[in-house]
Amino acid sequence: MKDKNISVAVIRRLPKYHRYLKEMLDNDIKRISSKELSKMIGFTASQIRQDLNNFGGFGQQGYGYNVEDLYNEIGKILGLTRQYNVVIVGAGNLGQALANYSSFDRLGFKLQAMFDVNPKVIGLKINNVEVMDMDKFEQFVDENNVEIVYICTSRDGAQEVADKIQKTKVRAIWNFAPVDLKLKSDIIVENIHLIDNLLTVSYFLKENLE
Amino acid sequence: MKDKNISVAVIRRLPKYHRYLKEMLDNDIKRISSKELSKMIGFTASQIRQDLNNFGGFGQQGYGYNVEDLYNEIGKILGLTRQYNVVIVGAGNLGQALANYSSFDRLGFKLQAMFDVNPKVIGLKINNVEVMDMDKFEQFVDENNVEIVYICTSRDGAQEVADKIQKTKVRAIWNFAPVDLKLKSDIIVENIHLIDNLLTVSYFLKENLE
DNA sequence: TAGATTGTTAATCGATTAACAATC
DNA sequence: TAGATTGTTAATCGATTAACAATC
Repeated sequence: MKDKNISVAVIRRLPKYHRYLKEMLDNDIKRISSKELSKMIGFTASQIRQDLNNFGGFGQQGYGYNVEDLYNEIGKILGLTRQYNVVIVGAGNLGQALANYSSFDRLGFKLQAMFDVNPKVIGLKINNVEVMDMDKFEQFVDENNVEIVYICTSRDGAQEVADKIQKTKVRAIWNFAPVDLKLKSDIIVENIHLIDNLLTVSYFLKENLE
Repeated sequence: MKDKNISVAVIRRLPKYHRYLKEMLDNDIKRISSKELSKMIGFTASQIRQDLNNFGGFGQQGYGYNVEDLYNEIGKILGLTRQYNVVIVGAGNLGQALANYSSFDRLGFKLQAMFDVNPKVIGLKINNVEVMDMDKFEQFVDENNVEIVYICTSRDGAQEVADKIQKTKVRAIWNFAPVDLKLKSDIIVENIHLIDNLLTVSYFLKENLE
């Protein structure tokens, strides 16, 4: 059932729909029209209907969309119907921050271990998860069916981690290091390039003044 | 000299150029053609030339681009010719992680203080920067010409911070809370919605299997 | 000069918006 | 039934790619 030709732009909007629908659900809103949703979320009503129709007719003419159903459907599309085993490489401040996010856990991203090369942090427990020696990385991820690795190392350490990952069954990387990883296999990579994002802030600040 | 109609898509590619040019500079590469750069960075040569020409003719026919010059020009465009005073609100794991990033400092983003409402962290020093009581936020940012605030609070605290910001001279927000801030004034907002990004990972993981 | 490569215009491609018939 | 709102096709808009004259 490979959804044919759904553009990345659409995919990247889905989590936002999911977030707003969750909020409505929490506020006991039962139904929503594309027009009302448009006002809240800031996409055009037309775009909303187009986006959702890529995946099926979730609405009903004259009525709109059932909030709970739509929330669940989008969750399914986003792959939230099962759990994912994850590990974090790099147990510095950022790695520890991610380890402590309960919302990831709640969505099904289950942290199994953390890894580092620094003897000072190896052995620590962060949010009940052990920091292990990087030597044990490859064996651990394969034995524990880890599918996603969050890379929270320095810029220079990241590619080494990526190289190790390529020898395992890990299928996706969430990369926080300010570098584009070179990968041969078809591993999924999502980058959070903080500096890139911060530089757009300074760009807009500068533009604002001129 | 308002650059007319530069699309956001172009702006968001600039930091990546900046990053790759820095790397070349560090490796003593003196010049680069759009064709060679294309191979490295993964944009088409045509797109690279189009992008750069939005801001001026930085290249030379038959030669290509001078790496150092181009790096400096893009730095200027991104507003890296001066310093920015910043504060962090929320001194939890993430706030502390950001406080410790030396690369932000190196680029000119100067951390002046951190703020929190939790008495347990108020008074701490993170990377030589004091965590202050949120009560002092408005006075501090205006007295210290703070232009950017990194919001690292919980989802629920973020809007309150945004409301306070609107009473100050702060001009930009870098928001890490999983919520879209409601702002009246023309404050610049860049969001790092971690969960949104993670959900695209699970989407692609799911797609990969089917 | 000949070769290389830019700057820039034109063509193509894809995404967003508008419009409206279908239908609840 | 009348009104509302979707699903979907067509029109528009904008971004990317191709092509090539200009020129170093």
